[in-house]
Amino acid sequence: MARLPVYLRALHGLAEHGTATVSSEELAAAAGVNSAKLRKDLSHLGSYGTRGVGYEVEYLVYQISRELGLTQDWSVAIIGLGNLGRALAGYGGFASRGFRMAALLDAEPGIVGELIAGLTVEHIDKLETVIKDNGISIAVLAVPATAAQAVCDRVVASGVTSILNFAPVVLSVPDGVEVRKVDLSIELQILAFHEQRKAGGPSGVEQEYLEAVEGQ
Amino acid sequence: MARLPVYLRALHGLAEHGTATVSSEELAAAAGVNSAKLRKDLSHLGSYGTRGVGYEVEYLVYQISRELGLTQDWSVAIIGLGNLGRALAGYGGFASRGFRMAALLDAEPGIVGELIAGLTVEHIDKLETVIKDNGISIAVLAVPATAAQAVCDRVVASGVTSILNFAPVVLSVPDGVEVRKVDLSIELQILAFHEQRKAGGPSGVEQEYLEAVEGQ
DNA sequence: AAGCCTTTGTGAACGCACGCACAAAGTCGG
DNA sequence: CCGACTTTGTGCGTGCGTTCACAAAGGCTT
Ligand SMILES: NC(=O)c1ccc[n+]([C@@H]2O[C@H](COP(=O)([O-])OP(=O)(O)OC[C@H]3O[C@@H](n4cnc5c(N)ncnc54)[C@H](O)[C@@H]3O)[C@@H](O)[C@H]2O)c1
Ligand SMILES: NC(=O)c1ccc[n+]([C@@H]2O[C@H](COP(=O)([O-])OP(=O)(O)OC[C@H]3O[C@@H](n4cnc5c(N)ncnc54)[C@H](O)[C@@H]3O)[C@@H](O)[C@H]2O)c1
Repeated sequence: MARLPVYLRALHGLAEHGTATVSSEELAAAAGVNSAKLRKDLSHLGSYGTRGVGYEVEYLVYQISRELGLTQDWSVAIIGLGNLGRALAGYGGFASRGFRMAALLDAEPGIVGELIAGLTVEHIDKLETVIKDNGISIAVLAVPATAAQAVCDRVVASGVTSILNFAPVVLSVPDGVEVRKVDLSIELQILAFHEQRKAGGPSGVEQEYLEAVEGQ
Repeated sequence: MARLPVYLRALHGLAEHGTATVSSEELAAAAGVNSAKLRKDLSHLGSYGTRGVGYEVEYLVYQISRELGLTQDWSVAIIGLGNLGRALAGYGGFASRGFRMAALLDAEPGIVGELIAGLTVEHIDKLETVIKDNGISIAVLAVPATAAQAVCDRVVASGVTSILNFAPVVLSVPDGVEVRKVDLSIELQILAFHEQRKAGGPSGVEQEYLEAVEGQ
């Protein structure tokens, strides 16, 4: 379930605070969800709570980590070291959650060979070798939209089955390959939508369109 | 609806390709959704299709843009000009979708005054003034997790009702304020979860926990 | 002009996730 | 040792979003 990472984050916060045990009500508040939903989610991993007391923080952290596959480290490759790729490569928050930035790849001659966050940028031509040699299982795509599908195809052909895509395109992949996309423009557009709603919503449908067309 | 931006993106692609008219089947494929869902979504904006033909691309682009509030420009402030904030500030894809980066704010003396993407970074102390003077309606938070809630509170107090948050914390805001969050660690964790599933899933529950505890 | 063909718009069934509410279970104080 | 209190785990009703399937509608061909 997609909420487990949120619970995990909340639990880490509690653990640092020295809390040993937590009720579903408290944890739900920290994670921003309904307490019944939280309990139901946790019950799917087995029954780790004590009635009348709550959940033991440390044990729950371990159970969720195990469920998410965070008891092992994952090797990640970043492809495309432009604005975004660099920001990701330099971010320390991944390593602390068990994600090791294992390889950086780009096509631009001026970028290949550069040292970023302690790693040398490799040429995209070496994709297959780099993935195999470093045991990469997750690829992060931070390349332009026009290159994304082609790069994706190569990554998949190299055996990677998990992709995090930042390019604003719908990637098509074979069954068994998991793609998650982060599209910041879409996030802003959704905010704009709500912002407009508050301001009264769209009005004068036909008029506005005609005016807009005439204005060209 | 959160899918409209995806449709819009697909339509822009078709328009650039010179396509004048598109069927729900084609557009659904381009957007990666079911065609019945697409038609139902579009029917909520009114009936803009022609039976036997499909939808006129240009008209549909206008209708969706209007629904999303993209017929007007929105002014955005980026708060926190570290790794991520810089990447966002330097990204050209926002301006082309009607989002104007209107102000950059940071607390670090070394960063305030710096020129990034044609804008001078202002001090966070001027938050209220900057927001009012530039007509900011959307704030992007790219500050450390520890500072996020405090900055959020100030932003909300300044009248902003739409926030895009990159910090890995659950922000609490008053009713009427829209928060969208982007947490890249969570995306990776979800990928890891599926990756692990493919590899056979978690096994040996008690044993693993005991081993892990003993190993400390 | 008429019939055929394509495609929309939507009624209805289905499934799923959410949340209420409560019984079972366990703790803690006396 | 017992009773009261707390909190979990879950059965169940509800509401929403998705999908199928089809009738209505419009264009196109002959
Ligand atoms: N920067 C942002 O804040 C932001 C925001 C939203 C979306 N995005 C999206 O993220 C992606 C990257 O954005 P960016 O700003 O870093 O772009 P960028 O142009 O700065 O960087 C792209 C990098 O990809 C490399 N590249 C191009 N083709 C390649 C190929 N075939 N193989 C390997 N590498 C290749 C380029 O050399 C460049 O270094 C884009 O798709 C963009 O639309 C970025
Ligand atoms: N960089 C990434 O790829 C990445 C990935 C996932 C999540 N994040 C999250 O995004 C946020 C920013 O990440 P980053 O890598 O850019 O961090 P960073 O440390 O590079 O930048 C943070 C910036 O915020 C500024 N800042 C600190 N306190 C402030 C305050 N009170 N008011 C205004 N500005 C303040 C700092 O001066 C700094 O410039 C963090 O919460 C991080 O967890 C980043």
